[in-house]
Amino acid sequence: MQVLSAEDGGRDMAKQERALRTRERVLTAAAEVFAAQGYSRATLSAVADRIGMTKGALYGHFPSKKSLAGALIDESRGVWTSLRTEHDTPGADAGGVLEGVVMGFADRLRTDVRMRASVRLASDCPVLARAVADVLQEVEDSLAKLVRRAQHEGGFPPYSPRLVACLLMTVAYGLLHSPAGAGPVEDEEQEEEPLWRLLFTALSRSEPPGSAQADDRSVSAP
Amino acid sequence: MQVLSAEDGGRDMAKQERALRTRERVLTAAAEVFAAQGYSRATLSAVADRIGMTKGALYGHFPSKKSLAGALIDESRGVWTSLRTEHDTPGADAGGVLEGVVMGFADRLRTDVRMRASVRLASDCPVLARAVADVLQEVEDSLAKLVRRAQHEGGFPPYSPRLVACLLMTVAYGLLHSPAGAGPVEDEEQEEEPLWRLLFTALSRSEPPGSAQADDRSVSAP
Amino acid sequence: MQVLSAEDGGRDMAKQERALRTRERVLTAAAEVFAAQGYSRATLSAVADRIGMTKGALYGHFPSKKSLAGALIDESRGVWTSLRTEHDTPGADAGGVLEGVVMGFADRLRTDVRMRASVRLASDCPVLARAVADVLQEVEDSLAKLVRRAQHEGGFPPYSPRLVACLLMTVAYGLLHSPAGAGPVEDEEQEEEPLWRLLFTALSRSEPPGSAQADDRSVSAP
Amino acid sequence: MQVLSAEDGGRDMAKQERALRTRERVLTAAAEVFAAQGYSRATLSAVADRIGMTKGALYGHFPSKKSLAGALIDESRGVWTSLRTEHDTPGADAGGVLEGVVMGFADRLRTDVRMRASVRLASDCPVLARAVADVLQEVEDSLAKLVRRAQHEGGFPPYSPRLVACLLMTVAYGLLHSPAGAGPVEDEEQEEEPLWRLLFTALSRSEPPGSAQADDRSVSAP
DNA sequence: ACACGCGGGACCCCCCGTTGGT
DNA sequence: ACCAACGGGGGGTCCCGCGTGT
Repeated sequence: MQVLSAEDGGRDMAKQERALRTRERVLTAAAEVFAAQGYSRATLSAVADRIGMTKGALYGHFPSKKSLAGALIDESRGVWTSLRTEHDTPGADAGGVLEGVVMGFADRLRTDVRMRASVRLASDCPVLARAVADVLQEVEDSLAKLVRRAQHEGGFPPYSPRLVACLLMTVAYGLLHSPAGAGPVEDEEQEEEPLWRLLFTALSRSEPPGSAQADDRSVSAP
Repeated sequence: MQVLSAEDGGRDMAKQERALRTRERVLTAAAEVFAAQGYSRATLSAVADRIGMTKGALYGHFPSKKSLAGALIDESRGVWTSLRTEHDTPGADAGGVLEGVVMGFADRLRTDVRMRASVRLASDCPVLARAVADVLQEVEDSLAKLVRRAQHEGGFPPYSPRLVACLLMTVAYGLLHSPAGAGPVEDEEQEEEPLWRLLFTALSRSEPPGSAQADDRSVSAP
Repeated sequence: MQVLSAEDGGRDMAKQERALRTRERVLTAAAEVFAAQGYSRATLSAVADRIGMTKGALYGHFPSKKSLAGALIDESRGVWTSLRTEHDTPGADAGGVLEGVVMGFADRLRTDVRMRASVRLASDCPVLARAVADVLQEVEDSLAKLVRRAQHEGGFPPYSPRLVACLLMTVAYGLLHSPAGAGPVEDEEQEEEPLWRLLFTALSRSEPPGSAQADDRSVSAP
Repeated sequence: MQVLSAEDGGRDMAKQERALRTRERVLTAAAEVFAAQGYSRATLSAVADRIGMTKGALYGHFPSKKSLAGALIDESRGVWTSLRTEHDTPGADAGGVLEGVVMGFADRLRTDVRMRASVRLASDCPVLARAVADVLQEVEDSLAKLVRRAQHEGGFPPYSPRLVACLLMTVAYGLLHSPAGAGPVEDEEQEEEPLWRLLFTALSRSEPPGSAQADDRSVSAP
C-alpha cells in the first residue's frame, strides 16, 4: 500500500516531507501556547491562528488536544536522554556531569519552547498523568543516581539524593509557573540561569564560603 | 451597615454569624478546589458541591469566580504578615528569623489549604495579576531583607539576597504545581517539609558537612 | 376575623396602615423600574434597592413579580375609568369629552409613573396577556364610542372609530417604547404632549388649514 | 481572503454561497424571534431551534447576541435608504413621495420580518443605543425634510415637520409593541396598513371631509 | 404572626474541542 | 486543508421559598 511505483513513492515522500514540516510547525506553535497559557487555558484556535491554519486542519496531524500535549511530552523524553548521554561521557566525574546536566537543562528551559511547554504540561495536564509520570520518574531517578555517584566520588554533600532530585524538579516546575514579570529579572535576557547556578552552588558546596561580605550580584554576577 | 438598635444589633450579629460561617466554608472549599485544580480548571460547581450548595447560593457571598480567588489572595497577605511578625521578634538573630519564617511558611503550605490555594493562584490566575504582584513583591522583598540581615550578622553565605528570595518563591510555586503523587512521598504525611529543610540547609551552610557518607535520609532524618 | 377587640382593631389598623404605605412605596418603585426597563429586564433587586428593602421583603406584599405587574395593571383600570367619568359629564359635547380624555390621558402618561408602567407592561408582559386584554379592550371600546358620538354630533371626520381608537392606543404604546432621548425633545420638560395635540388636531380637523406657510412650531408652539 | 486560483475561487464561492444562505436563514430566524419576543426575552436557543441548528453553530456566524441584533439594525438602514431613493425620483411632488415612503414603510413593516425586528430592537435593546440612534435620527430627519418640502409645495398642513416625523416613528414603535391580537384585526391579513392610511390621511388633509356620515370602514374601505 | 435573608434551581450567553462534507 | 456544525458544560444571575429570629 505504501510503495506502488517509483513516481508515487517520490510523491508520497514529498508529501510526507511536507507533512512532517507542517507537523513540526504545529508542534512549535502548540508549545508556545502551552508554555504561555498552560494546558486548560490554551485553545486550539490560538495554535491554529499562530501558523495560519484552521482548527480542523490540526486534526489531520493530531487527533486531539491531548495528543498534541502527549507528543510534546514524548519529545521531551528524547531531549532529556540526549542531554544526559551528552554529558555523561565515560570517564567524566559525576560532579561535572551533574553540573552539566542541570545547567544544560536550565539552558534548554530558557531557549527551547517545547521543553518549557513539556515541563509546564507535566504539572498542568489532567489527562496525561500516566505519560508524564514515566518520564518524570525517569528524570528524577537519573538525577538521583548522578547525585549518588557524585557523593561517592566525593565533593558532594551527603544530602538525600532523591530529595535533591525532587528539589531540582520542583524548581523547574516553579520557574515555569512563576507569574510573568516576577523574579530578579534585571538583565536583558539572562532570566533564570543565575537561579539555577545559585541552587547548584548551594547544593554542591562543601567548603565554608569564607568571610566575604554579603553583597548583591556576588553569585549571579561575579 | 444598618445597625439601628441593640435588638437589631443582636439579630444582625446572629445573621452575620451564620453568614460568616458559610462564607468561611465557601472559602475553604474554594481553596481546596483551587489548590487541586488551579484557577482555570476549577469550577464553581465543584466548589458548591463540596459543601452541599448550589452555584446560585455562592452568588450571595461572592459575585464571581474572580472575587473568590481575590478573597483568598487578600487573606494570604494577612497570613504572611502574621508569619513574619511572629518570628521577627526584637533581639532575634536574622538567621533564626529566616529559618523560622521559611520553615513556618513551609508548614503553612502543608497544613493550610488556603495558603496553598493562594500561592497556586498567584501563578495561575490571569485576571488577578495586579493583586498578586503586590503581595508577591512584598513577600520577596521581606525575604531578601531577611537574607541580607542574616548575611550582615554573619553565618549566611554571600549569595544575592534577591536571588535567594526568588529561589524560595520558585520552590513554593513548584511545590504547588508538582504533579500529584510525584516527589519523595513515602512517609505517611511528611510531604514537602524535608525538601524545604534541604533547601534551607544548603543555602545557609557555611561549613563543610564533614566526611559523612552519603545516604538517604541523612538530612531529612538526622 | 378582622375585628377582634378595640385595642386589637386599633393595632391592626395601624399595622394595616403601615403595610398599606409600604405597599404603595413598593408599587411606585416597581412602576419606576418597569417603566424604565420593561418587564423582563426589570429585576426585583432594583425595586427592593430603590426603597431600601430586601427582595424577600417584597415577597410579603406581592407573591411574585407577575403579581406586582398585575397590581399595576389593575390600578390603571381604575385610573382610566376615573379619567373617563371625570370628563364625560352629562351635557358635554362628545368632541370636547374626547379631547379632554385624550389629552388627560397624555398628561397622566407624562406625570404618573404608574400609568406609564401599566401601559408599557401591557405590551411587554408575557404572562399577563389576559389581564391586559380586558382593560385594553375596554379602553379601546370607550374611545371608539366617544369617536362615534363626536361624529354623530358633527365636527369629527368620518374615520373608522375603532381605527381611530386603535391609533391612539398605538401612539401610547409607541411613546412608552421610544428609545430614550429620541423625539423632538427641545423644551425643558414638555415632552410628549405636543405630539398628542398634533395627533388630535389632525384627527379632528375638518376645515382647510388655510394657506399659511409651513414653519416649525406652528402647532406645537402657536 | 484567499482566492488563489480559478478552481479554488469556484470552491470558495460555493462555500461562501452556502455560508451566506445559512447566514440569511439565521438572520431571518433571529428577526422572527426578536420581533415576537423583544431583545431581552429572545433566546439564542429559540433562534437555533427555529432553523434546526444548535447554539454553538450560531457562534460561527455571529459572535454574540448583540452582533445579531446589530446586523439586523444595520440591514434596516439599507432598506430605509432604498425605500427613500425608490420613491424620491426627480420631478416627483413631495406629497406623493411622502405618501409613498410612509406607506411603503408600512408595507415593509407588514411583510418584512427583519424590518419589524429592527424597529422593535431600536427601542428594546440596551446595548445598541448608539447604533440605533444614528439610523433613527437619519430616518426622522428624512421624514421631517419630506414634510417640509411637501409643505412648501403646498397641500400639506403647517404642522411642525419634526413633530410629524416623530409621530410617524412613534406609531411605528407602537405597532411593534402592541400586544398580540390587539387592534382592529378582523380581515384575513390586512393588519396595520389601514391604520397608516388613516394617520397619513389625517395628517395631510387640508379640505373638509364633506358632510358624510360617520361609519366604520369609511376610510379603510372607500 | 410578620418580615428578613440565605439558599435553590433554572436558564442564558458564551465558547471550546471535535467531527463530516467539499 | 477548510468550513460549518455539534454538543457539552462554564460562569453568571435571576426569581423564588423555607427556616430564622422578633
